[in-house]
Amino acid sequence: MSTAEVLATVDIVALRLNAERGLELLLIRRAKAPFEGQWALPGVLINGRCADHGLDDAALRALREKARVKPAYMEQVATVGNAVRDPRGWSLSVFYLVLVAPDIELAADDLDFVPLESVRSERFPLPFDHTQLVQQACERLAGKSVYSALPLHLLPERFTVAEALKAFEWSIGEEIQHSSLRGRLERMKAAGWVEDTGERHQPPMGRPQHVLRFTPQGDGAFVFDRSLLV
Amino acid sequence: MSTAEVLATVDIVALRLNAERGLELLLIRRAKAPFEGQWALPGVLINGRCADHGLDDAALRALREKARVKPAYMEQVATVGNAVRDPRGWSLSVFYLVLVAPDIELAADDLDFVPLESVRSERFPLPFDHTQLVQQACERLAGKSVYSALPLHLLPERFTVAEALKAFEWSIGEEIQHSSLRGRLERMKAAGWVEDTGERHQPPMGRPQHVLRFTPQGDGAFVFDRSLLV
DNA sequence: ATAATAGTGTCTGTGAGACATTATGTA
DNA sequence: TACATAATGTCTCACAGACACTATTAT
Repeated sequence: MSTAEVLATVDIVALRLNAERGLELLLIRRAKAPFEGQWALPGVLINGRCADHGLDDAALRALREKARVKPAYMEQVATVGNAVRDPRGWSLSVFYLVLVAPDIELAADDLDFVPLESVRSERFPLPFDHTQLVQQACERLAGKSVYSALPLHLLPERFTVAEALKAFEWSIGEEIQHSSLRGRLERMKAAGWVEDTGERHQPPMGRPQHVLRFTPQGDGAFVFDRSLLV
Repeated sequence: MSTAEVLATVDIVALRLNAERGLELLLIRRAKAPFEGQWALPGVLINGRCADHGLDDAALRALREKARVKPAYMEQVATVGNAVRDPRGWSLSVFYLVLVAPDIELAADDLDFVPLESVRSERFPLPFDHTQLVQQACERLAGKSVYSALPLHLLPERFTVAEALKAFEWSIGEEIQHSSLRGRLERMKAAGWVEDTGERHQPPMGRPQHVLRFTPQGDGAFVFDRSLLV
């Protein structure tokens, strides 16, 4: 026993939807070594001296104290650990996928959203193995988006079908049939997850859009029994 | 920095299929405090002094050195961490779901397979929060079994449809239509995951059964595009 | 022959894919 | 008017559910 301990962190892969540019990743400028001054995933150390009641609490603390954003959805993705990912030695990271609403304000200039694609393509390199964590989190999002309504958590409470379509397509990385999405939204209406507000929104051109409201019933996403894009 | 460390383990939820009694859970009698002498999940401590290249390696080490069984399938489920799960203080467990073939030999008398139901119903209590870990691992198995061929990893390489049916039903916890399973096996044949050996197996009564061979193509389970039991 | 079990076939319903058609706004 | 976009409808196909029916063995 005695010193059989290891350095552990909780790291956050927080994504936001930008209607034109696609998904964006929240980064924070590191205040301390290692990699001081570089942009990296927000995260916190976990150890007995913090008041976290559990890992989800630690993730919420990271969101509150570091990222300073409110999560619309949060899910533990996985844990990685090895001797080389942190220069300080054997370390371990429990990382979370977090979706935030598109209209959030960033509270400080050590925080920024960058295009997700620039990170995934490694044009924007991240320290540690953070690029891989982002990759895994995105795979989780894409995987779940074909059989659940997870991308709706990227939208404001009131949304249009066109916005939902974009959320799904950016999450999955492929175009999908709008009629399939409409069918799914109809089934969500029947289950009380989505309702038609009756309002209309007028785009620059064309027929006005119905404005829907998304009301998640409990944690987790609405699950369908089939997959898109088979 | 300095002592910002935490106690971390990798724990294994290893399941085996017993044709009559259903799923069984592998337990080990703890050699050291805390809970010395009690039956618990096999696991190992992780820290910089062990030669693990990563968490999956640590899990394989736990299987090799503690459980002494060969995994047919292995998957990280999640990580739990809090101040109360271990009497030594704030601790963290990365736990894995492992499926092993039914013809396993146990190498020592500090190892045993117990009925999974007795653990899930808490008639067989486990130390730490191991009962909850088992619960979560089983939910993962059940969840994936409705849209993948995961339960086939509980079978020997050569198997019959009747055996596969039992593997699915025990994994999911409900009866399923054998004709649905046959359809899925046909599609796996087309994909090269299953082949008909041409052999027959004669049950005590009735028509002889076709003997199939399961040949996983890479890690992970074969995935279908629909769910059973909708 | 009878029982038991394996394997096949039939019918229905759901929902995704693809695409045509209609509806309703702006310029 | 033309054009753009939203919303609806139609047709096909794949596959799960349910269950009937046929096939092949032991007793």
